[in-house]
Amino acid sequence: MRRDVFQAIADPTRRAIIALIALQAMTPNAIAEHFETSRQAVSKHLRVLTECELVTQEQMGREIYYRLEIERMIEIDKWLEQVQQIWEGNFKRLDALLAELKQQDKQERKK
Amino acid sequence: MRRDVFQAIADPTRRAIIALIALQAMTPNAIAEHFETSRQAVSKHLRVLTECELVTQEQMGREIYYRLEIERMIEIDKWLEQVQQIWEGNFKRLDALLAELKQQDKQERKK
DNA sequence: TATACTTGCAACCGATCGGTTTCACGAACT
DNA sequence: AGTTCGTGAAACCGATCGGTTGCAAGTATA
Repeated sequence: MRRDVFQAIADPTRRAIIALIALQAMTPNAIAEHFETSRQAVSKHLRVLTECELVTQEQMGREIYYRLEIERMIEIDKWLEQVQQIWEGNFKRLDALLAELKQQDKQERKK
Repeated sequence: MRRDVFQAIADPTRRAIIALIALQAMTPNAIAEHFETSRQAVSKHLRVLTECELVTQEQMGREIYYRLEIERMIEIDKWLEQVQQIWEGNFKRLDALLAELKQQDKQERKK
């Protein structure tokens, strides 16, 4: 199942996990110590984050370190910029409209 | 009920609605025409977006225009930047560590 | 080899989500 | 005034979510 990055960051615990492992790669147990939920719950969150490739695993003996793949987050940034561009384009068209109206007003006064 | 902006953009239809009204304020009916779902479903999405103040309503006769409040999206951007800063700080600490190791190596060679 | 540690996975549970259907209210048209 | 149009709200439904509990597998340690 292909996961969505936006869905991944929708959960506050997951966002906290992301911020946590942004500092340094960590094991599920170490991560779980920072929260009130069980280790298994954290494991499920990590599974979601792995499925949308926001994190990668690295086995070290019997421990598994989870590392943040920050490049995947540019997808969010890209969408934000896209919306903002549309929004700004909107303003440009508004400016154009206002200019047009002003022009019409000018021609109106000529009559 | 206080809504979460991250939760609001988690749904793909909601993201599409946001992109749509970024272009220009629209009525629920006009928005619904762009999707395969019912008008009521769109209305529920608009309710969610309104609850987290991502959009505002403006009554015009019997129509209601929904306008995007793009300022609310900076919260997402702020979080992204925060994570990225932590991540970069991580690299700085790595650089510091490498520098320290190099220093140790230098002193090692002096002996 | 036996035991402890670290982890993932499956099953289950209540809550929430996204959707449809139905209805109610207010504004505009005839 | 009666009808149509535009909309929100409530009730319901199947699916998914986030969480817990219990278990199995692999690795280290004695």
